[in-house]
Amino acid sequence: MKLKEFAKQLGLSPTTVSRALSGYPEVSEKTRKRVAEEAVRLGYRPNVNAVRLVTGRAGAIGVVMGRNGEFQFSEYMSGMAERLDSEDIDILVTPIAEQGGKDESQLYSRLATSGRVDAVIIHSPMPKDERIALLHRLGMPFLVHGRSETDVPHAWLDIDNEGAVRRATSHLIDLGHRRIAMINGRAGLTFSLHRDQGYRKALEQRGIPFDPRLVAHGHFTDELGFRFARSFLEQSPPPTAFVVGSMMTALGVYRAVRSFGLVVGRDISVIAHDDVFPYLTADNMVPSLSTTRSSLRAAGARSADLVLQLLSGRPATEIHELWPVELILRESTGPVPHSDAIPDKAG
Amino acid sequence: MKLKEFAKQLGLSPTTVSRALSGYPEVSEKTRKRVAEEAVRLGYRPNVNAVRLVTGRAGAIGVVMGRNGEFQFSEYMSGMAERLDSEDIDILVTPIAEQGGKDESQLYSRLATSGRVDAVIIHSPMPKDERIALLHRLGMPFLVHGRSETDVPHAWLDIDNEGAVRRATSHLIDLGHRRIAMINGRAGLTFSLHRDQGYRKALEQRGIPFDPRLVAHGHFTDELGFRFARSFLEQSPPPTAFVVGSMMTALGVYRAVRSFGLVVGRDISVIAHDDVFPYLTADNMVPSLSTTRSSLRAAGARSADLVLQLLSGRPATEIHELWPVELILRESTGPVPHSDAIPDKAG
DNA sequence: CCGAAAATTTAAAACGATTTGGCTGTCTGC
DNA sequence: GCAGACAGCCAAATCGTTTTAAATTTTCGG
Repeated sequence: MKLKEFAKQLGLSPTTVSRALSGYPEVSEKTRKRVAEEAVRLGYRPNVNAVRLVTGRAGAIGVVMGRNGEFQFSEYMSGMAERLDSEDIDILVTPIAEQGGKDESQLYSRLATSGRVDAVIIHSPMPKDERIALLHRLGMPFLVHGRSETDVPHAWLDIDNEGAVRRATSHLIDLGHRRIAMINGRAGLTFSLHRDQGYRKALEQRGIPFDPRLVAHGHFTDELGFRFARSFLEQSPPPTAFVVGSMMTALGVYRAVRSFGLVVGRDISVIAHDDVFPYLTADNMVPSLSTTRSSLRAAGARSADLVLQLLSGRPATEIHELWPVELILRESTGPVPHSDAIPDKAG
Repeated sequence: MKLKEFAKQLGLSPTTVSRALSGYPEVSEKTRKRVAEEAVRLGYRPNVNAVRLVTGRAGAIGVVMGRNGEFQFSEYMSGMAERLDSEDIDILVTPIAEQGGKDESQLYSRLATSGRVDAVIIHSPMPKDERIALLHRLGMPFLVHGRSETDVPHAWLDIDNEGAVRRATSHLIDLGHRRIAMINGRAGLTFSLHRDQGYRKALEQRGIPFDPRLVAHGHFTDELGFRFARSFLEQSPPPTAFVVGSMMTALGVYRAVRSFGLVVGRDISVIAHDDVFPYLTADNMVPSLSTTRSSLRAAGARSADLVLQLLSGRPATEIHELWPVELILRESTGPVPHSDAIPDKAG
């Protein structure tokens, strides 16, 4: 059913019908209501592509999926969908092809100039992220999920990674731990940096010297968690606590601790960051895992919301949101075992 | 840059330019080459939305993401992207909103009639899947990732779940196991059914009676793996081997086995199905996990390919692909411990 | 060289909506 | 009773392509 035909059946002009459906004020309330009802009854819905052509809008938000099919994406997108459900806006996923080899920024500029999306969401930004400059230059609206230090104005939504890790580390210090290892995300990413800073600040505040041998960076995989944890535990003296970047990594850490005949929560304390996935929960681990928690799904929903605001004209410079992170203590954290306790110089 | 302008610069008509770029035969090779080169040089690219309007194509394939933000989606979509990279086709993700409550089939019919996608991919089908009938009725091309028993003709790509589990179970029987537990996917889904069948056939072939108390169904989460495995191990006599539906579930099983003071690979054998994720690999588990393996990424790539064939006219009834599954033996499987060995009546 | 057939190229008509600018009739204030 | 404001509706232009049908040019056998 086309607009023309539908309008004729109503005895109205296409103009009036179009306006009625779009909620323009130039149409009487009575007419608007009638049009809306008939549209449902007769099943008229504007052709998306015609609308897109004439309005110049794409009706979609672009999301670029990282190189390794990162497992958290589904959760974030579910959140986006929650918010976008009522709007007439799609989520367009552009995964970076594994073998592609093509320059990543080329992918972004192609996406931006393709006219397929009205806005883009950037993930895992770096302090100096060229994607931000690129999209700004191209005039494509975008939201950064995370933060960057660039001068280019940009909208962002981030969680307080620095604060989260600072509190986690402080808590471990409160429990008497002095050698605390940290398994962080990939080096160079802003959130990894912030977490590093949180870790160092906590140590500093308590006068504990920073030991670079206790910090590792890498992808959030079970395997790296295992390897890093093992190599830390081989040091002498070994750390008595771990601050870990993800649930998947924590799995590897648990495994490594066990492989040394040690017990998590008694010999070794662990706090991990939890993005809240339905298929892997901190409460169910044995022992249950203390976490810094922030829902990725909620972030997705709010991201969609902020992008909509951006598209309706709110200036990017106004859109900055920093979410606090909960620290949830469970069984994986406990006081430092006595034999390992090192006198606290500051105490 | 618009077509009209671009054509003028070349001294050609819009028609010729359009045809040259679309590779129609009515244009001389010389002209085609010149047009292609100039298009790159001057940066001309057809407006997507205009093309979509006039051709009636959406230029996108729809994927509906399950209710729980299933973690495997990213991997599958990465595969799709690999294939779609060269084509001018997008991936449109429609996650089912958590709270939405709306009828799922309504979501599909909205997607199908929205004109936003040229084809849809259906995941986790059931033997009688109403989505299949629905899309067929609506005339929307679709590919089923998995299989269904419906009479409605449909294209599908599936892995040999039945054969995979049959071989896995047979292998465990060869090792002397007689009480073999099975943690399967959600009840009612075709792939779960096929796996059940594979399991029962393997038992049947060796004259081992089927015990329904050794089979469980549910989401592929770490938690359910743990709970099911524990409840199995509490039976007497307990099973000596597990066939497990996913890597995430296997994590829970390992945990449960340990919680009983038992050792995987010695006291309890485990074989799990592995969809091959970069962040959780069977080789790195301790002990390394024997798996039935099939790359979800490869399935994604092939799915995209098949959808393209579908769109270019190949009849859906011709498109049926059943992939074999590898059985890879690692350390998690071993002979049944002597004390538990039960005489094989068939032997 | 001619004329028909083949090879190129083109003008103009879609595709299905939104939106600009204009038109009609009713209401308001004086 | 009238000018002006205003509410409500409409005709036609527009978005940027593809494609149909027709026109032009080239090729080639006789």
